[in-house]
Amino acid sequence: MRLSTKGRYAVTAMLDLALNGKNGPVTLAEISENQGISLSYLEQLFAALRNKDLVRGVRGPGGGYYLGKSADEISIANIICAVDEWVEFTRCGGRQNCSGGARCLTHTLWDDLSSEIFNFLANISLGDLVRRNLGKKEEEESPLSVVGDSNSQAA
Amino acid sequence: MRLSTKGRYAVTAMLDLALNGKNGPVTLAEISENQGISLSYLEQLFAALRNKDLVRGVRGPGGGYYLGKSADEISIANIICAVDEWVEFTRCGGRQNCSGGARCLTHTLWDDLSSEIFNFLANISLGDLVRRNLGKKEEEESPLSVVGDSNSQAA
DNA sequence: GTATTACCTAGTAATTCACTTGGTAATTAG
DNA sequence: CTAATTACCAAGTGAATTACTAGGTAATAC
Repeated sequence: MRLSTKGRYAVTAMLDLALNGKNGPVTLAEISENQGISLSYLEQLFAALRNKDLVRGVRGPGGGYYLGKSADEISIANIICAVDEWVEFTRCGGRQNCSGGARCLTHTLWDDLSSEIFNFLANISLGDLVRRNLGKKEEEESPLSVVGDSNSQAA
Repeated sequence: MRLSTKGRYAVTAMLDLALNGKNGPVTLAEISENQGISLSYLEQLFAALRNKDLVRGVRGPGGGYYLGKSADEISIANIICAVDEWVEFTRCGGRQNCSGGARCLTHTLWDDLSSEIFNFLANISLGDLVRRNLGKKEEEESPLSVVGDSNSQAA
């Protein structure tokens, strides 16, 4: 597993899309403005996200991006793997050169941990994140503010 | 949260230490040999680990490293934070320049997710990892064989 | 004293990060 | 049809990070 600032940018952008894309596509220019990420970097990230069918682009005026599936079907692990390329952690290169003992054991331990982290992130969806936070907001403060309504919560 | 190959090296080395350090200190030369990590890179990692009291060095012949506390008191998050410096993810720089709406909301969402990942890793100790794997080994195969083949999951 | 170990500093090639520049292709509005 | 708008694409870049090498010093055991 790999979790870098690049993954954070991708998750942040996807969150923005999930929040603002409910009625119509969202342009990268908007996300760039909202989140303070350069447009061209977003283009690169979204190329990767598109390859994994996590987003769908529409060209021309009025175009932009939709989520490729429902927010509940997109896990955080999906997003991070799409942009971070999931470098397969050495795992002894097929057990050939692995000196038999301590090395392979720690590799196994690491692999186990690694898949636990992956499963953890695979069980959190974009939809979860959004709902969880909106719920919290409504508990903590007045339900009217900022996000309760159907349309643009960009404020 | 940040989870890079550097963190993996650190966790791997700490696992090696936990496994082999039960009777006497372990030298970095041994870990370097066992895990295929360069000696000098290990020195750098262990400098960071030592700063956080996760390991304790003993100089001179017969010296090496001990765990700084019991394996149960050392979490994976501790290790990763020690070497990866935990870059506090922008979080709007105190909410000044954060344009009030969507940006701050996604930052909050990310921060929540980030602390969830942290808590997850904070709840796994070195001791957990070792015990879990040894237990599994004993179930799956004969307790004698040091390290076998078996599982290759993790994707 | 000498060997062994931790401990420290500086440098480095390769890679990654986040971005800039400068395009092309599809679609809509006029 | 033309012009504007958007996605899409490719190449390059400075800065940072990675994993390592080289060359030390300091403490300790024998």
